[in-house]
Amino acid sequence: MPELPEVECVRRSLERHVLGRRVSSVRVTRPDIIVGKHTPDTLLTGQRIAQVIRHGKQLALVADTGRCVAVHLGMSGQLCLIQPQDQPQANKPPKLPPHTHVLWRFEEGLLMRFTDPRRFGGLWTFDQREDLHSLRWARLGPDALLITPSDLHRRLFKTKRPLKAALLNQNLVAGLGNIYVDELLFGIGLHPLWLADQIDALQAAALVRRMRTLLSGAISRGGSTLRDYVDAENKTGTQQHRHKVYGRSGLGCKRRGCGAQIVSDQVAGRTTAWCPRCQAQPT
DNA sequence: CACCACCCCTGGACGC
DNA sequence: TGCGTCCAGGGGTGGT
Repeated sequence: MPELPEVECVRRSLERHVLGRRVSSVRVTRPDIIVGKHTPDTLLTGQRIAQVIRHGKQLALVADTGRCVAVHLGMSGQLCLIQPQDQPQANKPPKLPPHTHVLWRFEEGLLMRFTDPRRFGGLWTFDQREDLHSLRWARLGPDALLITPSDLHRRLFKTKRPLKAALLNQNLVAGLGNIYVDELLFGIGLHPLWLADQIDALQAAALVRRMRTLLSGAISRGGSTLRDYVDAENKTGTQQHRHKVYGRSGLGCKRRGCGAQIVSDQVAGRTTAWCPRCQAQPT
């Protein structure tokens, strides 16, 4: 379940190996996970990787030609590298995990695979970088690490939905998923059922502060590995050990001196966990 | 436009 | 052991 921190860890680990590298060939075994033209060209064959960028939970490989491939990992997607020394023999692909839909080969034998069992993720191809922004990323809200307090406040004020639902909406702010929204709301002591338009400027500022420390801390710990998340170098994260409410329903609140039982319920169609004592109920 | 229910899909957990 | 059932989750779509 990659959210912003996990996607950023994938981006960084990918960048370390593919930046400046030329794609020598691409093999597609499941064309239906690709949106847009998919030819060797649009999948960057013969082109060098100029940038690996991220907005919210989405990644994109930008080639020196300006073409780009946006990658959305969805629930179970992985973008993983396979080093030449880990391949049984050159020019012969090693044993690939099931549900590997696309395989890129770089010069000097490095491989990159896109694997996604549940297929909630996918790839989008664009002829130019501007198209990625105008056709796909433009509708996303500001990145959760970059949004300003006043912008968040303005955006929350425009909706009457529960805070939980508003923060999950990628068009409002991009990058938060179920885990980090629950952790964020615990962190600032607000119940998920507060209505977004009741959040004042001070609370919006607290949200932004907490969002930044939570997400950047999670990035520095390699993200949260719950089931199968790993970065492009196959490394797991450790942030899951720090979760205070997510996945802790029925357990004691970790805040010093609290110990109340964490509760959970459906909010905005998502399982939502919170501490009934630490998180102020809406009035 | 805003919001909501519903659907997509698979593997893991759990019950019998 | 093996089978069935339920559930998780992001986001797109179509209905209200």
